[in-house]
Amino acid sequence: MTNKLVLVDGNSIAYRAFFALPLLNNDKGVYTNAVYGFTTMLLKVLEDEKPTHMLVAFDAGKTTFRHDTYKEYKGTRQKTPPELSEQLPLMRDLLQAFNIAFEEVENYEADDIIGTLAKRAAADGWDTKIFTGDKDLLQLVDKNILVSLTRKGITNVDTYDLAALNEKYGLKPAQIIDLKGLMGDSSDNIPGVPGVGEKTALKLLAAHETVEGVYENIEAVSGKKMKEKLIENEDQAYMSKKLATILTEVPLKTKPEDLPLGERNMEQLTELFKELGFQSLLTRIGGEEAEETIEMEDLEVEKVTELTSGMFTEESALVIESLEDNYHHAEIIGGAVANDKGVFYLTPELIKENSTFKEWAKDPDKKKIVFNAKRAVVSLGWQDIPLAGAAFDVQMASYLLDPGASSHDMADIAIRKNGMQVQADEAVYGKGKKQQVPGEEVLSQHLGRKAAALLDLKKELEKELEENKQLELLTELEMPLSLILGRMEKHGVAVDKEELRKLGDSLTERLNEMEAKIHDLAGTSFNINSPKQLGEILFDKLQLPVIKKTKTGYSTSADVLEKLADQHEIIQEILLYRQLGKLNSTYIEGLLKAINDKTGKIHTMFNQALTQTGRLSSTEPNLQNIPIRLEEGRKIRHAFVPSKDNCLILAADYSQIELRVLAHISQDKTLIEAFRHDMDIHTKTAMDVFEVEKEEVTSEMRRTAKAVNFGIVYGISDYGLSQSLGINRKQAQRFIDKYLESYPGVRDYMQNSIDEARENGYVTTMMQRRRYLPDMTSRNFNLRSAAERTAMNTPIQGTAADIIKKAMVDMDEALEKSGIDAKMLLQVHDELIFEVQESQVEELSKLVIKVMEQTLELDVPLKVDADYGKTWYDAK
DNA sequence: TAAGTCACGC
DNA sequence: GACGTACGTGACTTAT
Repeated sequence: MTNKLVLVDGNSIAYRAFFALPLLNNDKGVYTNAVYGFTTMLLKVLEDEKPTHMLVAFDAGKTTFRHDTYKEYKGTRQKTPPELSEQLPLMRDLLQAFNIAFEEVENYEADDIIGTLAKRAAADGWDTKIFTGDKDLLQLVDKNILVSLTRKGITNVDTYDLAALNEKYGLKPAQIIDLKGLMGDSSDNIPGVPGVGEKTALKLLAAHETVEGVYENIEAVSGKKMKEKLIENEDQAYMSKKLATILTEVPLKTKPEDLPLGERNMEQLTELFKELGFQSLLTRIGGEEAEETIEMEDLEVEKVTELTSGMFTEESALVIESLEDNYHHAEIIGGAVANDKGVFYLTPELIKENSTFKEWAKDPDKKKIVFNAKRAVVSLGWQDIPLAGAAFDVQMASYLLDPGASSHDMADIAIRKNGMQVQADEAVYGKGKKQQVPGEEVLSQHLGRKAAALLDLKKELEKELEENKQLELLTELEMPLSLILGRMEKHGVAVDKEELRKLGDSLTERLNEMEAKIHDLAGTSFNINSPKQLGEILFDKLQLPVIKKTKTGYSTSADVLEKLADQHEIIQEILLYRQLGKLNSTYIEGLLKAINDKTGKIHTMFNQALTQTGRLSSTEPNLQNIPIRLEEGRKIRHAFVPSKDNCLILAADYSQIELRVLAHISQDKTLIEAFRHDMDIHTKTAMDVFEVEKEEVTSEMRRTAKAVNFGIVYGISDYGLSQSLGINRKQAQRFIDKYLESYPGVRDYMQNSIDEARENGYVTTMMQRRRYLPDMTSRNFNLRSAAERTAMNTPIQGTAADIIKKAMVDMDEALEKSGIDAKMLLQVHDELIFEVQESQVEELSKLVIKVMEQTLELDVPLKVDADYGKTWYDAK
């Protein structure tokens, strides 16, 4: 077997990791982001490459032999941030524990060590692979030397061999130094020839091979200016080339065969990982299975067979356990109650049949502390066991305190909040196919612990909510809403199966015809749904121009295909095929599969503790993304029908709720006036941005204004806006600037949001929903910019979410009082869907509009449109 | 089983 | 000058 040597440019990777990752630190305040990134990269390399030999090279001191040639070498480079330099020793500790060799040599850079060893290994016929973030190293590429450059993040790399290098730059490895000689390198302060950039340099090298070649043929260089520049800077070009040249003859004692990859020192490694707080990596390196299960002493859990009312006090924690994700058909495997009388395990039989338990469960005055109230209520509901008095939902509390927390699992919350420790469900039940119910001993212990932990956590989380002024958000909004959502889910939405099948049949027929036509146009049969195969057909076989690549190959996304539409007849067909295929598989087949056998209806699950903005999400199936934009898809809505005879579907939606919220929060005079006069907001924006009168607004202007408003509402970047409008980034930025000039109140609001986020670390909505933005202080421009846009956007989107949630709570009560025979079925972010007796539809319509519009008073009116019909399609 | 790509909604 | 760009869910393919 050939030996395989992996060489890593330690400093380069550390830099990359440091800037790519947020500034993490461990519990002792030591920064760990660079070490973390470096470690994940090492693990990936070890796993993917399985090297026999390995070395990580580091730069030594400040000066190297290159400084003898050019004092200013690396002169412009900023001092290594102390947050990074303090991590470098940790990386050495880590390498020691991994038993991977590392080396630094006075006067030389890591590059030179790598170059020397790579050449030596190659001479012995070894395979070598180099990992770095520095393109300079490409000069080392050879028959058996590959160079992997980090792409995005740290674990993603592009690997170059001779062919790849030629494809990308049209250069041989040795020409990389000529390239640098001509174009220079600002990061190393290598001057090159002023006025020559990558494009020019590549052109020159294509014609004349090397720097020397360029000067030998200097008369052949076109352009007077260019020729002058070259002649003027000849010495500098040669010097730059020399600076960029990696030395492959460093006087090293180390030979490749001295670098065998040793055995990991697991003890050292786990200790180090623990110290650094790399929990996730601990599991990844294995050997720590036993340690992963938290050491816990046994908790006293009573396995009761008879229940007495004395076991149930005024306030108890209640756990109702089921394994299936989908609680609409989940089997209850057990439960537990914890209070000052003790901790009691409940068998499924007790839960379902014991009258003492059921009496207590349905008594709203007996307060229950629960984890995911909706799940407990609905899964019990399907067994006809009413549950009331769910007063405090620990999961919801955790979500409201920090929606961005890494997870809202019981075990994780318990760790975060220092409550009684609980095993992870996955550790107890297993996952995937291996999931199973454990014996009663284990189960009662696990559930008992959960219940006991709930008591702990409630106290802690309630205190934190109080401090954040978020207790009302929990008790008055989210908790009542969770019960309403639970009822909506359990009630379900009726669908017309025949209608779905009919739509499906016609789609299938069309898809078959289209498939044949596409194969015919392509001249061969292939899987249209495979981006890989499709890419090969379009870009290799049909030779269409490549617009964009993904990391696995050609991009075939809709925006790419649209650009190719006039090049080949096949493109339109593919786009339509995709669209119809999506309808068929996701919506027709997906919805048919989601129909509940017993009820014949669809029961979605709203996740109320997931999104970062406070919106709901919907799963199994997702009923918040039923097509509407294109008529073909909109037809799906024909299948959503009332569940009783003589009923209608009514849909009520907020008009421009986010922009109205923006007007209110920002107090922008123009925007407020516009909404008070109920103007068409996109036309108004067009008037302001293009500085024209209403009559002069063209449909194109309105379309642009609409996209700008869309961008403001969703917090997209200049890039995002440029993509949606098909313009360049500069133009997009101009629109944004013009918008902010027109609405100075909005501009101030945006700035204030950013300031607030930077100061507090979080932003809030009108109802005290929070979102933490740790990246506000990131040195990484992208992360920071994204955080800034989020700071501007989340109060708007989040407040809109608050408002509709409150409207749902109000509406539930209003419906109850009104005596109207109607049911709330769905919420789709800014709209509510009902089914209602035909005779009462007008009454409901008036009520819904009133309740939704008046749920919260802003400085601009909230506007609601309502419509109804025999199906969801007709309620438009 | 996980990752990547694509497409639907607001 | 590069970076990689609103929030979600689900279907499908492909590699492991």
